[in-house]
Amino acid sequence: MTRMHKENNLSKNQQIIFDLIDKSPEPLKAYTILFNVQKKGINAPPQVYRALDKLVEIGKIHKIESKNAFVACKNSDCEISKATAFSICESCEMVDEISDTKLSKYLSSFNHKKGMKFKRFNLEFFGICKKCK
Amino acid sequence: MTRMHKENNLSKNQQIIFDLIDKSPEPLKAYTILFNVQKKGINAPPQVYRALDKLVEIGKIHKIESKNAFVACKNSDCEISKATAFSICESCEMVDEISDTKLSKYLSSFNHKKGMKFKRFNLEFFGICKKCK
DNA sequence: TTAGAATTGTTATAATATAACAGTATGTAA
DNA sequence: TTACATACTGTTATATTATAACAATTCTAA
Ligand SMILES: [Zn+2]
Ligand SMILES: [Zn+2]
Ligand SMILES: [Zn+2]
Ligand SMILES: [Zn+2]
Repeated sequence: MTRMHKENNLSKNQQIIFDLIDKSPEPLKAYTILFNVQKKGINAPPQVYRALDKLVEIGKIHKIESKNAFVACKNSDCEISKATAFSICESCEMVDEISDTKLSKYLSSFNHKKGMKFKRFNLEFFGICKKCK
Repeated sequence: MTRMHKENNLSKNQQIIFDLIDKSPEPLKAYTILFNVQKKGINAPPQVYRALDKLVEIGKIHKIESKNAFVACKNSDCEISKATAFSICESCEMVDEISDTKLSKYLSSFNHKKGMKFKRFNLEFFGICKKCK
C-alpha cells in the first residue's frame, strides 16, 4: 500500500501537500497545511515539514521568507529555485511570483564587489496591489 | 532614571541591543541577543522584540529573513529600509549588506507587469564566500 | 532478492514570536 | 506647573514555527 505516485515523482504526502498549496490562492503556513491534511492521515508537524522541505528542494514550491508561508511555483519550477522573485501586497497579503526574464538575468549575472559568486537569490517586493488601492 | 539617549534617539533598551548587534561580526538571533543582554537587565523576549521592531522600523538594523537574524545597517540606514540587499554565505553564514547604487536604482524602479507599485524590496543572494572557497 | 535510500509515523521538545496588562518616562501645550 | 498623549518598560503567560530522535515501512536499483 502507500504507493509512490510515479507520474510526477512525488510521494503520497508530498502530493497531498503540494495539491493543497497549488490550489490555494494565497500562501499557506505549515500549521494551516497540517490542519487541512489531517483528514488525509497526516497527523504531525514533521510529516508536513519534511514534505515542504522536499517540495522546496525540487522547486515545486517556494517559501515566502518574510511570511513563513509557501506557494506553488508558477514558473516551470524556477530552474530548481535558483532565482525567485515575488510581489507581496502589504494590505491583503496576496503573493504573486514574478516571472521577468530581464530581471532574472540581471540578478543572476550580478556579481558582488567582494568576489563572492552567487548561486541563488530570492527577492521580495512589497507594496499595495491593484485591488487594495 | 532611565533617561533617553537623545544624542541618537535611541532608548536605553534600543541602545543596548543596537550596540550588541552593531559590534557583532555576524547576524544575531533574538534569543542570542536576549541571553547576551540579561546582565544589563533585559529579561524577557518582548523587551528584545520591541527594541528589534523599532530598530528595524527606523532602519538602524535589518532582519535577514532567511535566517531570522538581525544585522546593523552599514549603509546610512538604507533610506529607512526601503531597499535592502544582502549576500549570504551558505557555508560560514556570513552576511554582508550590499551597497550598489545601480542595483538599488534598478530594483527601485522595477515595475510589476500587473500594475502594482512597489514601496520596498528585500533581496538575498546566496553563495560561498571567498574565505570558504 | 536484497541492500541502500527515501519515505513515513510518532512523541517530545526546541526555537521564534506575540498577547495582554500594569506601570514609568518623556515631550508638548495649555 | 499641570495635564495629556505618546513612547517606552517590565512581567507573565502563551502562541506559532520548526526540529530531534527513533522505529518502521516502502521504493529503487543492482
Ligand atoms: Zn518558481
Ligand atoms: Zn492587496
Ligand atoms: Zn542598510
Ligand atoms: Zn563563508
